[in-house]
Amino acid sequence: MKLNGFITPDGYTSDIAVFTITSEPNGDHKPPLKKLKIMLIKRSESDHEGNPNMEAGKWALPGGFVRSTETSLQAAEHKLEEETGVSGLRIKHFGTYDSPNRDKRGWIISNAHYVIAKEEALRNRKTTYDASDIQLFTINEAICLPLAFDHRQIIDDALWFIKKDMALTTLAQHFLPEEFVLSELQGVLLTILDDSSISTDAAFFRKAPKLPFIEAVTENGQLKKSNRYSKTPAQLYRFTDFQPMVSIYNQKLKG
Amino acid sequence: MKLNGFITPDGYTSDIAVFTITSEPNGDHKPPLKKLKIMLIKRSESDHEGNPNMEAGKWALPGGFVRSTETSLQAAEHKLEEETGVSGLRIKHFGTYDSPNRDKRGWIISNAHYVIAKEEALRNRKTTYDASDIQLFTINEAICLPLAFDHRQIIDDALWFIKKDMALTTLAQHFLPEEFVLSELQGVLLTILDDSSISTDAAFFRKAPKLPFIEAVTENGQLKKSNRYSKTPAQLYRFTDFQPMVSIYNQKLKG
DNA sequence: AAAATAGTGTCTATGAGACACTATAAA
DNA sequence: TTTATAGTGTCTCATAGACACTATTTT
Repeated sequence: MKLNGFITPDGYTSDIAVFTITSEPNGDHKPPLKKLKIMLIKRSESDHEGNPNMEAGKWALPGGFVRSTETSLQAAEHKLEEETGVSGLRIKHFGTYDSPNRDKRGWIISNAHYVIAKEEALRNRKTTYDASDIQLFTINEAICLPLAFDHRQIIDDALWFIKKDMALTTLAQHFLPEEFVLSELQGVLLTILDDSSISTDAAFFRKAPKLPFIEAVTENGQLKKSNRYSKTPAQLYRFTDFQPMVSIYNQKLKG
Repeated sequence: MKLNGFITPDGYTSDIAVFTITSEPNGDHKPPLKKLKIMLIKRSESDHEGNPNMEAGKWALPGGFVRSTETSLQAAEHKLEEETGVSGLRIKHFGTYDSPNRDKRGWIISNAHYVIAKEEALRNRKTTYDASDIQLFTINEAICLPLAFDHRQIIDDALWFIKKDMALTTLAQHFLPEEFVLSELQGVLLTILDDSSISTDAAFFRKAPKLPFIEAVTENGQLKKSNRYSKTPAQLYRFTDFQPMVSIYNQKLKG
């Protein structure tokens, strides 16, 4: 269809960068090792009609064409559910990729999203007709793989957004159980942020309980504790509804 | 064109929210009154071929269809140049609007951008065949106008992004001359941010010179001053290349 | 001299950062 | 008793915020 003499795009797609933080047990009464990972699919050799697939065999972000009855965000939601069985997560749009030559099939526009999934949610992931394999990779592994289209760029950008959001919003809560212990929060933050006030135990354990967006959990008027990662019972915390807002005009000054 | 059986969009457009801060003289040796404004166009009754225009007579963001040889960002750049004669500004993409029913003509996807223009750059703005009028409005004025399509929502979102960027990036420099006086910076910040550490003179004048991303201007080894807004000569400053990064895990704590 | 902007001096309270210390429970 | 995590005590230095004060120039 041409409107006002302008050529219309040949396709409108939605891609999703699915991140998770895996926890490897590190011995009893010790905090687990946490690593940021991204879920990628291996593109099938042929599609469900048997036609050879574009960029077959390469690894790619899950995603697909947007229907004309939905937004790209809605498409991202149901694609994610189709491909991983996961739903109900907060998907975030972070960019549009519309370079005319990014896809050899024509002028295909992609909206990129990211989402934080709990590790358990991805455990029962399944391949579909589009994907011959589906796996979690650390970021270092992912950028060494042969990636389809401009997905290398999209992953780079997604990482930048996730870092920004981890520093500026309460994004960390989506990587954590509802009630968590300070060392868990610290572990999540350190997979993405590099800051001495987080990595130094004394500083972090002193400051974190006073952050305006988390609160101690109580039960029957008692402070609720857990020793899931330590011999000493540790206080449980949860995020509050408070939305913090910071400003560069209110930060540390130069010497 | 249909690809893999999916319907393709009927149009791909690019809209631009053009912001400026106007300065009204407020008497000699006084800082001018500054106000945040947005530039809107009034949609013509008919297009350049004489056909009646959709949403005619309503106010709208400047923009238009993206060519198949360009990205929506490039489209935003040349649309802005066509409609205001302004080029070389840093345009920023902030959102995609692709709700199937946002435009009665069909499934038309819009990418939304914002840009900060200097007041002078918009002074020689001109109407085109698309626009019967083009004017600057304060935000309060703009949201009371009859606006085309979902542009009310886009303007709301743009405002939120500009506030965020003003607080978190050195965006303020695009509203200022290269060399500025502290009261000018304060005036710009106060059009968008509401913070006592900015509005309180003593606090702001003490802290601002030490911010890591601005530096005092010198000339022939002397501190360079200006009395454009005051009887007392005031120190001139400029932004440095430093990119500040703040974090909510490093902010003020609760009592 | 008066008025207006542009700062500075000084005080107090709070927080950051470093380092040593205590507390708790399992093995 | 040893060990590992989870904190706290205390010190020093830097900064935020408030308020009064000084400095510079025009009228």
